[in-house]
Amino acid sequence: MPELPEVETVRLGLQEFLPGQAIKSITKDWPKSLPVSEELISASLIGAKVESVQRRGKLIIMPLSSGYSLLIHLKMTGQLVYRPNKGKGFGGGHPNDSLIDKLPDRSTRVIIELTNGTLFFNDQRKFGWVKLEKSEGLYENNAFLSKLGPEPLEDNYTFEQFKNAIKRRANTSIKAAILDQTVVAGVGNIYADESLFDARIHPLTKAGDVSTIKLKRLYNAIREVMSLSISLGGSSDRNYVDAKGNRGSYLKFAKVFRKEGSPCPECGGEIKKIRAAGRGTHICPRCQKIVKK
DNA sequence: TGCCCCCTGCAG
DNA sequence: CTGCAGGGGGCA
Repeated sequence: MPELPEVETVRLGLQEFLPGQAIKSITKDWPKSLPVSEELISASLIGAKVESVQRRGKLIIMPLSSGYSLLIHLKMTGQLVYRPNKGKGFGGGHPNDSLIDKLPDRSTRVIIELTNGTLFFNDQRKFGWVKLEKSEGLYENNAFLSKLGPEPLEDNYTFEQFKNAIKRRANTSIKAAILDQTVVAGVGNIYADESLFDARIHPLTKAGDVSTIKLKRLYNAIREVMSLSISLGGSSDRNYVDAKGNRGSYLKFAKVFRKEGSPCPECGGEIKKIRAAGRGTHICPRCQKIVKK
């Protein structure tokens, strides 16, 4: 799915348009994408105003005036695309009209009609979801949110926090450790591979065997790679688009992800694809070696 | 701490 | 046709 940089890009787009708008109607094209009862939808969703658009890890959170919050997880192929009504345009933005005008399409699962436009939740593989939960105590009560690790891009996120969380997962591979959302929130397969390459760590290295120096490089790399990606609108491997229907361009700058067979930008060796943490994993075998303590 | 699974679609 | 895909929950 969309990882932190993609979800943040979506959030930034929605934040421009949604706050202050009321929800007029909801259409479910695939019931499991919105596992919320009709009673709760009528009572706490219809007529409620969107107060803001937040993000925590890979989750979009929209507090509503009803005291409930919309939670949206895009998983692997989710999209949240906003189409303004006629005369309520994007202003200075550059919407991808060719995509937006075709909505809803065969991947549209939930349609949220708002005062000035329509929000489409598209999800080809149907893994994503839209949920509705009480805003009060949300971060403690929600099973997913309460377990999430720290936000890696927050100013107060320290190397000590990262190191201690990795220590808890000392027996897994370093890649599995950084993909674990309780260690750090928002890292997915693309940014795991890119960060591990930047830090010159082999993904199958046991987390507990990674030296403090290398861990520090990894901590920095995670932050740098994801910040860069946000500035480029995220990664569009296949499905991902932002709230205006536009693709991100980070993958043009990726060094190893989906680059198997290409030369390593560092040493010129051939980038290989292996399996780590159950995921396709991209490495430069010359730059990234498994070390043992 | 790995697997299977939730799905659809695309490349090989 | 088989295998694989930005995720993560549930199950040994």
